[in-house]
Amino acid sequence: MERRVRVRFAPSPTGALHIGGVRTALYNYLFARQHGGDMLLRIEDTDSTRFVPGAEEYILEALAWLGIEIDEGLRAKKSQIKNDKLQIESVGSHGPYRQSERREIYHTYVKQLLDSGHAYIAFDTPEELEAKRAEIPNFQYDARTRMSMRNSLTMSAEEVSELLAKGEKYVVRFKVEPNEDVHVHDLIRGEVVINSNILDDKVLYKSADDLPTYHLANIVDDHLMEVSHVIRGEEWLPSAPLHVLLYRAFGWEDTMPQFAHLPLLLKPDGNGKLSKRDGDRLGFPVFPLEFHNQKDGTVSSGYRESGYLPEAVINFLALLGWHGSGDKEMYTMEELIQDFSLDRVSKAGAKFDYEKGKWFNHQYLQLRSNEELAEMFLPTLKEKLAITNDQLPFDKSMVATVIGLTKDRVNFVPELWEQTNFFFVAPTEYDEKSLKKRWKEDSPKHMTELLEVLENAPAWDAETLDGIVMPWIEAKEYGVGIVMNAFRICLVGAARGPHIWAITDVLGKEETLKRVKTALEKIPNP
RNA sequence: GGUGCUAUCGUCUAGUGGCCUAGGACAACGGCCUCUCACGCCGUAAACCCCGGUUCGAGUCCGGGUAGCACUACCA
Repeated sequence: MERRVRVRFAPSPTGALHIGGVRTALYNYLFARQHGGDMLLRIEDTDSTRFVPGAEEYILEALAWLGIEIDEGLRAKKSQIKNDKLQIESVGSHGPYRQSERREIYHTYVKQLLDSGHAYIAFDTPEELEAKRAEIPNFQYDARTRMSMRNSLTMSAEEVSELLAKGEKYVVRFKVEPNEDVHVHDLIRGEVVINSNILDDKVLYKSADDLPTYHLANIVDDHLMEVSHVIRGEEWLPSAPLHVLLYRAFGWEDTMPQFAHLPLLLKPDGNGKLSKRDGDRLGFPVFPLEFHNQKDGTVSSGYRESGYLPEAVINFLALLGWHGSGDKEMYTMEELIQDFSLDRVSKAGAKFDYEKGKWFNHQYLQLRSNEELAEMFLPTLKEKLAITNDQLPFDKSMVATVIGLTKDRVNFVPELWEQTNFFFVAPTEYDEKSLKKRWKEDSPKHMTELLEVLENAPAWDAETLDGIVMPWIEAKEYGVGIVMNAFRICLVGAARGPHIWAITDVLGKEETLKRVKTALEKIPNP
């Protein structure tokens, strides 16, 4: 019988969600949707010392922004996403979905392992362990060494209960049987075999904070939550055999999830895992949303705030380590769900190709309507024009028009400002390079004459203006390039921008003439 | 150090023994378009890590090497 597909994304609330984590979440989501299964979100907060306030909200908001929907577990309340304070809701019958709220559950299973002899209690302090490691090179807490340590295997039952009664801090360790080849079937890599000798007696539970470690919690939760496939980063591959052993110790091997270990996202230059530092160093975000870390006071830039469209981020991320069945590169979420397949995921790590990310954003930007882009551009526009209230001195449709003329030359919404600023503010200075190349000796004369031609224009549409200016230039034998470029400099302040009649159209007659006059006064004769 | 994973243009990748004279995309470069800058379009350059083996035939399978990465915590 086919088992219902249930996958989980299980981040740790230790800071902003890394872009690699976003990709893991995406692949899980695509897999779940394709198979008509469930996408769960569980918070793995078993390390009380690394908890960062706001991280949980951040993760859920980021996924919501990207359109990665959660079916079960913790998620952002839909109606609340736009509000300042994000509301979290918990859905599903396998909760709670925060590991810190599942303590009693773990107690039961720790006890089960203890009773069945698969685990034991250890009293070695961190200091003692540290000393051991310093003393013995490559020290490992395992079958060879456990009998020389302070644990329930080496101490009498009385001694153990005495220490326990005294409230001595302890941990529960998994008792790994030596010299056994453990097979892990990975959906991406095939059969991986590791000998249990290299595994250590992993800490499963620590009494200090009454919490399990990742290894125990994730097995118990995945089992209880009926997870069918574990799709996670490659950094987990070395501990996968341990997880298999745990499923076996619990007697859950027949319902053990299938594993798929994803290749890592690598830094664009050099080698190694992509890190927060790389983003700072190379100037691109490695997080979906801007994050203000309340714990260390740092601020990390995000894709959203940098002007990225969620669909572009999704498409970009999807193709970093996965390839569709054809040469297609532009994928909607729906198409990704259709075409996704774990056996088309690459095995090798992928260097983070930020340039391609820009290209994707450019593509998706062109697909958005001018009105939509105008709305998104408003914050930048207000900031640049130093407008504090909602009184925009321009018509919104004018903003949309201007964007329509320039959007094909930008990758990001905020870049629109560099392309459109002269529509909103008359030039106060003139680009030197442009002047040198395009403002000739005769230019003042040309502009003065052009002024008169334009004054007398019977109408102000592109067709009319073109119809009178071009013949005039031809009759005077001035040269189209000479006149038009000088004219352009008057209006724009530089030799750039859209078609000149598109500019005059937006500016209007009065403003156009005014700008030419101003330029005539301000630009020194060459 | 140990264990594991991985290895095709600068980058992301296609390739599952003959369709490979190794395909696509980003970036680069050149041209076209044009009143400018862009966009766009067209084109150019650019790769099978090395050595063996299997086979009539290997980028593709096998072995060895090399390199990179990951893991090696009372972190996830």
